[in-house]
This record gives sequence, C-alpha cells and structure tokens, in this order.
Amino acid sequence: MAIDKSLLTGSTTMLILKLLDETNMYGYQMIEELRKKSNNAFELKAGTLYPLLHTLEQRNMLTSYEETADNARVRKYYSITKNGRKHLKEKKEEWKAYTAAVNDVLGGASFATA
Amino acid sequence: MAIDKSLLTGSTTMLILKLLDETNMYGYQMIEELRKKSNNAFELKAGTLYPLLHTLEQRNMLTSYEETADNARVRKYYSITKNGRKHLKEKKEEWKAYTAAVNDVLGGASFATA
DNA sequence: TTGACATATGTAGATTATCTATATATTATA
DNA sequence: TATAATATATAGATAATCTACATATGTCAA
Repeated sequence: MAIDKSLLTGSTTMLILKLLDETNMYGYQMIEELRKKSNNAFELKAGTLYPLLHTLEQRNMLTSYEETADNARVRKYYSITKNGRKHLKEKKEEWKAYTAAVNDVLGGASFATA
Repeated sequence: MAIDKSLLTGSTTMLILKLLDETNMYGYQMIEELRKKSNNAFELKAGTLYPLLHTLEQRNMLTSYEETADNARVRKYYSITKNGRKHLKEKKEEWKAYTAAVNDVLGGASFATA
C-alpha cells in the first residue's frame, strides 16, 4: 500500500502548498489563483480554504503575517515553511502514483495518451 | 464550474464500472483485480465495496445474479447496465478534466510529462 | 482433526474533507 | 446610498471511505 487514501479527497492541500511555493499569498488570492491556473475548473470555497489554512499553520507547514494593502485593507499573508515544502514534495509524488494507478485501471498508457 | 466535487473522493465508482465494462465479476474478485491492475496501489476494502455495489445496483447502473462456483461456493456476480456505461463515460471525462486541472496548477505540461 | 488462513458477503459506526450557510467588515461602483 | 466585490472566519450538514465486527465456507498444514 503506497497511496495515502486522503489523496482521494485531499488534493486541495497540495494545491495550496504549490501556490505558496511560488509566492506568498493571502487566502482570497489563493481562491482566485487556483481558479485562473485551472482554467475555471477549481472554485475553492472560502469555507473550505480558511479552516484548512489554520490547520496547515498549526501543523507548521505555513506561517502567517498581516499586511496592509494600498487601500488600507488588512490582508493575512501565508508563507510556506521548510516543513511545508517537504510535505508538498511528498504529496506530488503521491499524486503522480495515484493518477498512474487510476490510468492503469482505465486502460493503461492508451488511456492516458488518448 | 465543470468538475464534480465528488471526483475528489469518488473515483472508486468509476474504477468499479470500468472493471465491469470488461467482464462480469463478483465483489471479492473486483478487489483483487483492482489491486493487480494498479500494481498494488489500490487496496479497496470490503467495507467500502459492498455498500457501493448495493448503491450502484439501486441506481440502475448494475444488475446482479448468483452463481455457484466449482467448489460449491455461491458468488454474487455483477453486470454493468447501459445506464452504467453512460455514467462511466461521463466519469472518465470528468477524471481527465480533473487531472488536467491539477496538473495545470502543479506546473502545466512540464509536470505531467516530467 | 483442528487450527489458521483465504475466500466471500455484509452492516454499523467513526473519521474526514468538503460544502452550504451564516457572520462581520471594508472598499469600489452604479 | 445601495449593491457587489473583497477579505476572513465559524458552525453545521453532507458524503465517501475507513475500521471493526459478524457470518459462513473452503483449503492447507501441523
């Protein structure tokens, strides 16, 4: 058994960590970025994201700091930690293994490349 | 919004339908086949599979019949219906769209082909 | 022959990820 | 000045999977 079952649902964590691996972001921005980068396929809900960010911070994968934007609005930025990068790397490998396994069942290489 | 959220967890249904699209099978056999075809990546639990088969039968995606094996053991075989094949086709398209979207976020073509 | 393990199906309850709904507050726009 | 967009947050509902348990037969080794 190699694949974490939570990958079945838990790809959101990986995607968030990937965004933060590129640059620091605040929550609302992540929702927008995820939507753009996936060509509108992902519309992550605020009610999903914010609790997840809190959990990831508690697990030492992220740190946060507040910053005031030009318009005086306060935003809470998140930054990925070394631990978070390690986790991201693991999750990416699991994702590859998982999709490969599904594609094997769906008809091997012929499906993946069809 | 194009992708069914249940795909995040719900790829099991698609895999079961795919197996039955090739040949009729009984539950225990599906667990074995799924494990073999995925190179041991998937170890579907009986407690997950049997209730799922019952649900799919209720939703008219499968039909079942009992058959006695050589060793006198009774097995419950499942057969995919026309409706089930239609559902499988839809799920496969969703799966492709979903993995493409994740791979886009993970770094586009360079990730998928790496 | 008996005990253990594999085969075979099944249900109940727990866990967990995500969603909807709601709340609050500020900024931009019509 | 009302409405929409921005921005963060929590509570409760939903759904998929898991663990644990139950039952029964077949096979094989000690």
